[in-house]
Amino acid sequence: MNQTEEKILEAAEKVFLKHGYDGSRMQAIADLAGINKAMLHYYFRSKDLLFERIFKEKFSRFFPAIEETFQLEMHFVDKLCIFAEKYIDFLIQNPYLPLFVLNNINKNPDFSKNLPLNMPQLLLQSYLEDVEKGLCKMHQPAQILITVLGICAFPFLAKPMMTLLLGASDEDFFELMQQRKEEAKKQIRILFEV
Amino acid sequence: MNQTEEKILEAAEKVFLKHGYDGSRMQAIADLAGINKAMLHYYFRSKDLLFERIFKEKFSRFFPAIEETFQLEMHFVDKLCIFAEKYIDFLIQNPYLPLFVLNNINKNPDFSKNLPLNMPQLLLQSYLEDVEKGLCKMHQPAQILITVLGICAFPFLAKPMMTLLLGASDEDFFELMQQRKEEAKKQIRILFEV
DNA sequence: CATGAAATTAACCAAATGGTTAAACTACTT
DNA sequence: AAGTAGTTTAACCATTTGGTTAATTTCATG
Repeated sequence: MNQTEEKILEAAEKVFLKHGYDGSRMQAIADLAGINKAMLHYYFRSKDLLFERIFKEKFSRFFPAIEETFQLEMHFVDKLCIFAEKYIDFLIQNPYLPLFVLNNINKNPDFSKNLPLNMPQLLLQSYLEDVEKGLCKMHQPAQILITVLGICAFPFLAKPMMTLLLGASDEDFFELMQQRKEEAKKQIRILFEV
Repeated sequence: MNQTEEKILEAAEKVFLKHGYDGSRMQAIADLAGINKAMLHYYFRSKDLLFERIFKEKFSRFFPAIEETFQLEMHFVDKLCIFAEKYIDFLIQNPYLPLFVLNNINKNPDFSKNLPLNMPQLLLQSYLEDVEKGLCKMHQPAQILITVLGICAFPFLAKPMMTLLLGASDEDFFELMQQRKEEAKKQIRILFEV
């Protein structure tokens, strides 16, 4: 890919993730990329299209490589644990992502509706198999989904609030998230293992 | 309070909650309030001040009337359960609030830092009492806070995503949240009760 | 009714912002 | 060297937007 295009995408990602669509300025993206503002339009035509490009990529990453995990030969609860650990690790690298993605699904649900998404089926299927075999407690699948995603993603959505509430620094927070991986697995086992 | 002022505040609340600070237009607020745009400045001077007025009120409500609950004579876990039920009920009435508040803490942490906030102390105190008496499992207080708030608030932060993932309607979602109250209490007991 | 303060409006303003354009520069081909 | 297509830039444009102003309306009070 073109070097300029690459620089633009990097800059756009940073700016959009930090300030959201409405809070982002094309000039700010150009400045960060170290190029003329007209280049943005030359390569991506409009703010909307540039944003769409970034959002689609982020959206797809927010529902993480769950396929691999859920295709393993393994108990449902073990899959959940592996998922949780991987996912929290991923979010430690991408702490802004959840708030960014949720904001934009919220802002433009119709657009998001057309993006590919096969997470729930995989999870549901694995769950049903194990619940039949008596390996897993009965729950409403929707509640499982909410609970597991919440255990992993909520701390990152609430990061600024948590540092506020706890008087914690950024380092403290990331330390807490390292510990959260064990906490998450423990909670998942307690809640769902039979 | 002045009737016009009231109308402005109502309109501003709706617009800001839905579109955020950057996405909101003073003209949109004036239109919704059915008044001239200049009135907004007459009563509130600037967009910043009007927003601040709304945000402060919402911020204070996001950390809900926890004082009353936590001053009851009761086991820690029972307090958590009562809190969860009350809080989810409150969020059912105010589903947009969590995303709004978190966004703006994130955007302007320094401002939020100066707002009053005594939730963690109350919770911590009650927790320590019970853990000493052996009535409650050992946990890191920060993890308890994250977990309990997440159980309650995450579904609302993720509302648009959840309706997307589950193919659910708004009614379906609110039905799910009604059930969430029981689910939350069950989870809290399993996780924290000894 | 007259008066003066408060409330309200239409018109206006300056800055910011997404986007365009025409010229200039670069690099490759013949 | 000349031509050409792609790339980059400075200057510009139209619209939007937060905010102001001066004039008008409302309304309670003497």
